[in-house]
Amino acid sequence: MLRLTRRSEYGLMALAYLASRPGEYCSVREIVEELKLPKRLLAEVLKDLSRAELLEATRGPGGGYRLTQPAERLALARVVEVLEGPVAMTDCMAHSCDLEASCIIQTGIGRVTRNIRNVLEGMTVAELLPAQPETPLAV
Amino acid sequence: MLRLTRRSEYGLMALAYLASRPGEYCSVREIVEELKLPKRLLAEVLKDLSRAELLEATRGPGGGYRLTQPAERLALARVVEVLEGPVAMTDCMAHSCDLEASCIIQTGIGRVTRNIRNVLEGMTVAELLPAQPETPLAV
DNA sequence: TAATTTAGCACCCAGATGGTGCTCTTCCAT
DNA sequence: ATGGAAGAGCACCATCTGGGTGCTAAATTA
Repeated sequence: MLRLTRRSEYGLMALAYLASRPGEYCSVREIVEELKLPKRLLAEVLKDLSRAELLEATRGPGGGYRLTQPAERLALARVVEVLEGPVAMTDCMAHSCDLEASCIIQTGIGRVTRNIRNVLEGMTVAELLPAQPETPLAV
Repeated sequence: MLRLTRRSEYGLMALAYLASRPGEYCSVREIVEELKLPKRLLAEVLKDLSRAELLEATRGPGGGYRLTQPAERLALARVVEVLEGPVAMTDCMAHSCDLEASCIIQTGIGRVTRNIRNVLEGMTVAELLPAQPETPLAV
């Protein structure tokens, strides 16, 4: 429906939060309380992000998640791909099409898809945070 | 899931088809046979498009649908809006948000949404068709 | 060893989406 | 005027995905 799933939405929120505390390990509990999101679900999402190595996790007291790389280098496209698969306007663009022959808009949709993907690749998690010039003095 | 619905997909295909026969009334049956799409569903979609006045319909023998305006002036965004509601990355962007307070990526998502919308507003149905320089000599 | 925190698995529910059947109405052509 | 063609409306169903939860295991630190 041309919408991000909640997984992506929550994931982006959490990543943005983590971006605002560079270096620190933040527990799911903390993030959830801060952002008011459903705990189990966010946990699920963070796990996926960590499996994809966008985050790293530490267990035990004082543990939690943190970014594996500066938010300025983390493209939104990457996040969405991890959380909901390839960025594409239609399934045929993501995998393959059984209508190829009769599909007259194949190339056109291809172009749209590419443009959308560019938008998502051109923006980073760092840019999600409200005005905050280049992270003045952080890690 | 950041995908067009099939309704949009089929709708765009049909519009592109109609764009390739400017002026002519094409019946649902004809379109369906040509593009190999599910009849009832496509009919449903075309009805919606005609209700939104992107198409005009004529009944009876020789009837069918045709574009109400040149395809060069019909933005993809318009079609998607008719078929699946406002173009927005999240529901909060389309309507309103109950997390506003704790949502730290509001402005950021707003920017993404605007960019995506621009992509869809910048492309027309005419551009969906494969290379075809400005419709040489048609209506 | 106890407490904290992530990881893995299995499951449920609701709503959106894709798809179909049937009947009614409109309208053209003869 | 009349019959057939074609769109419109309505009601319905099946399936899939997505949101959300519970419980237990494994890891880590104090």
